[in-house]
Amino acid sequence: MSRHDELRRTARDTFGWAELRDDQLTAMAALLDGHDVLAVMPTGSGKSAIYQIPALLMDGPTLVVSPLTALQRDQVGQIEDSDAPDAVAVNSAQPARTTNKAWDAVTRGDAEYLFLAPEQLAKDEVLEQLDEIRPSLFVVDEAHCVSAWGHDFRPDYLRLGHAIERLGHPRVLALTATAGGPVRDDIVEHLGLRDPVRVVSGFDRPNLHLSVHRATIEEDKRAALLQWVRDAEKPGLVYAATRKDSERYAEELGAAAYHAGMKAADRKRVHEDFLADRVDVVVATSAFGMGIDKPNVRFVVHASVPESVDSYYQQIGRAGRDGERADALLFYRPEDLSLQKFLTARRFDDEGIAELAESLREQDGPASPQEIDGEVDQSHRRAMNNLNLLEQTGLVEETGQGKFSYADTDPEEATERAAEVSEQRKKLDRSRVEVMREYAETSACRRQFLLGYFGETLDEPCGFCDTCDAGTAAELTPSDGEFQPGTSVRHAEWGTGQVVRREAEKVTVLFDKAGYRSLSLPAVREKHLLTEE
DNA sequence: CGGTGAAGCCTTAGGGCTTCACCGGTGCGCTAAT
Repeated sequence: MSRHDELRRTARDTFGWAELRDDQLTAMAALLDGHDVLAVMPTGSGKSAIYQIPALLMDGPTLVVSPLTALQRDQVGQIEDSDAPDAVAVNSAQPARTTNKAWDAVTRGDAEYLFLAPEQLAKDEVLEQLDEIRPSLFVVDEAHCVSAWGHDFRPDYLRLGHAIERLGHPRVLALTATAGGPVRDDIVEHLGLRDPVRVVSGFDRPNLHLSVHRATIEEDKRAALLQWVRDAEKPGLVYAATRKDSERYAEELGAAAYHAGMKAADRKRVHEDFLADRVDVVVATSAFGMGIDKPNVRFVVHASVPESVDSYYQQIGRAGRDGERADALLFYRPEDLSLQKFLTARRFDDEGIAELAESLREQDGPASPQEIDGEVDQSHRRAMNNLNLLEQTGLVEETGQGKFSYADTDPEEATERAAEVSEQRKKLDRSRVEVMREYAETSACRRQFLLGYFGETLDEPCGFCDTCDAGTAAELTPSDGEFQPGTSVRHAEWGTGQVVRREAEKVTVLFDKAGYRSLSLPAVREKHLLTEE
């Protein structure tokens, strides 16, 4: 039986899925052939099938790293509803007895799928358990979290690559719905994927109408948003930048607020009420969304810009999953960008780095992250962020066995080099906010903009966004073939990079070191700012 | 870092202006108190 037939049969017999799409089959077959895989495909396209099916055709259990315990619960439940072998989870939200039973089930081979959060893999005893179990497939679900959270909020995401090596590098599958170029590279680099097969399927959501409402005065923006939402067909979702704002808008709209400062029970209720159509509008911060797979969301409105096109695209992607028309509308004030710049600007912890470097130097031989964590007077998050930075300077070596040693360098020099790594990251983050500004301010086709950001080309303006409606999009389509997306270029100050976007009189380049930069073409031509490599 | 909004000022009541403190997101795991 051919590989594809085998996969199709398992899909049908075990999970009751009649069809598998070509991109799903490609990714699954690559795994069975022994490759690491990075799969970027839209939500609702059966992403989890990509590991659930091959898992059954491979010896050994499957480890699934998932960011939210609630998500883990859903996934375990979904597998239990099928004829597939059992799934279990290990996390702090459940009683120790349940966790013990879960380990036993996986060890005995009664459970095929084991779900856990990346933080679990920071624990030596968990790694020891996993060493015995020998998973054959290591899945990182919602893999954009590696890049979005690994650099500060949840540093254990950046450390998954070490766990993978420690387990003898089983086949790795990274899954996500949204990832632009740098995010994909981040995932591949930090998970240590080996020559991965990249399966990237269509980003276009042609039924989403894209538009931006620009305002100069805060009060005008609020009023326009409230009016628009009141008149709109429901259900819908409003994203606000702050908790306070989400509550205020919710109050004014008679809608439900949702943010991480609310009690767990209240959050759960809003989530469930929205899914069950008992609440027709939710005003949320970025906390809301993962695991929301609701077909009939008619709009996703942003009261304020998010911090990147990646986030924006992911959030609007929750609209119109049923294929019917839905609206993605951004209420934009340039002033709102500064909040995102603040939120993404992590400050460099020179004291913490120095303490960590010093402590590593004083260790007798290599130490595990858990041991290192215990040695310094820093929170887990802080210590791991600093260790991540130190590792990126190349001064910390992994010795195998999940231990780390510190090349004999002056802690002061280590701090300086870590500061450079941190600064470069900051530049990229800031430039990502700037790209969001460009999306909001462009008069060119918004869909061409979004798709271009994810490396897809749309030859003609889409005809289904506000700039197309207004007729400006067509005018900005370049009439020459210079600096096509994908072209490698060099800039005297910013070094090498790749063109990601081209408008009639403007070119945007993603520089390896300086992040995204937009240049005016007349200036580029006159001063010869860019040379093709 | 930079926007917001309350308080204070000026001047002679009603509002307009400046100043300045304050605040701004995302989850896990664990422990201690109840």
